[in-house]
Amino acid sequence: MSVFKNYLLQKTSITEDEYSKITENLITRKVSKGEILLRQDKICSEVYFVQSGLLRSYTIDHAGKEHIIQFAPEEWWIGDRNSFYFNEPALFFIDCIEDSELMVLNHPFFDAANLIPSFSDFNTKVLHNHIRTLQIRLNMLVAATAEERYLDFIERYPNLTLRVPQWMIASYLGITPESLSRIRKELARKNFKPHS
Amino acid sequence: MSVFKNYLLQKTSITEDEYSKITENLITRKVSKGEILLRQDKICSEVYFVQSGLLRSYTIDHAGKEHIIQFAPEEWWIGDRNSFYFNEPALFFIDCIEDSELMVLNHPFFDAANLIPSFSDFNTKVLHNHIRTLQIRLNMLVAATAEERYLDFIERYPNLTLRVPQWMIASYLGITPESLSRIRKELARKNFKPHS
DNA sequence: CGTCGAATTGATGTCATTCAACTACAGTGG
DNA sequence: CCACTGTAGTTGAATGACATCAATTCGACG
Repeated sequence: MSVFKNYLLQKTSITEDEYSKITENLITRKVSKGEILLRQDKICSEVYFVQSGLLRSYTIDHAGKEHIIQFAPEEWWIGDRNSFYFNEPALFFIDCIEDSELMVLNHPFFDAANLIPSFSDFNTKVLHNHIRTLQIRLNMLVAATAEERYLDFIERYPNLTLRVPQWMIASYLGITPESLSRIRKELARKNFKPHS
Repeated sequence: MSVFKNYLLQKTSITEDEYSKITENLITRKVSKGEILLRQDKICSEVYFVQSGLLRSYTIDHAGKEHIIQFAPEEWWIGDRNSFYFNEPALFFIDCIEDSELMVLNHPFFDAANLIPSFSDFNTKVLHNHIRTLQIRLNMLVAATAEERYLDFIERYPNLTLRVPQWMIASYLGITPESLSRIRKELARKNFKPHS
């Protein structure tokens, strides 16, 4: 049974029959490290559910610097919902940090699936979850120092702390790799132990 | 006709009959400048549609400093969607910048209204709009300088620039009032003219 | 082993903050 | 009508947090 099927049956009241019906044209895609799935300013025509591996979304500013928006490990959704829904230029890139297997969800899928109330309700829940994630991230960025954001990150995503290179964490936190290195050094000096 | 009714009839395919049915128990609320409508850590049990006036949402950090998240003038929605939907503690405060008149939307309203497909579809659109707003804000915060964020603000919300005190704009931009004052001075020196 | 990117460290620079003083102005009460 | 008060905004000087640049060191992998 696919990770996606297992996920849906567990999280929603969708039946096996309904699942078969809405997913009959669904495809999975294997992508390898470094592969780009969406480019800024292009239309996002697919939303991905990560079955295994790790993806990220990021913007590139006018100075050419990357700023990581989100990480998407197993059982996470990733895609530019804005671009997908409104057919507008994407606000960020999506690429692949580890070799991954994705469930590829396109408009025909959502059109069919949303006819099933239990899926439609679940999708609304996913959207609210997304709003929460963005809101929390926003709050952290405006109200917390770099050190606080780092501590929040390793608490909120302990598994990512191990899988993601430090310079990407720095990019996610909105600081340079050098600054993150110094913050970690300072935390070590203060006798801080992660995961204890 | 209320601003809300006008707005819905214009933006959706809801009929007059449907409108009457779903809004029969709906109330408007007049609130005055300074009134607090939602407190951080409380459950948000109402979403507001602003018929007239101006609201804001903001967090208070551990140092006691305010950080404005959003402004909501006429025909905008405001509320902690996360708290409302998941019954979780609110991530921010909401209060009143100008005397305002609000349409107060609670759970019974949404439960009834979402039975009408054209409303439910519209609500999904509103959620996507909210996601877009948050995403753009996030991108600006991580990828743009204070000056760029200010220029973006006055372009994106020209009417707010006039109605909102400067220290609130600074708070929205994530800087101090002093810094914004200096940025404006510098822009004036560079012969920058707003709204020209 | 040699190479290349990641991470650390040091020296220095920059942008925004902080704190404080001062101006401008609106609202209040004598 | 004028002092009194409080808030917004501006300006200056000192400070602080993080960035930048450059030089090593570390570690994975061919």
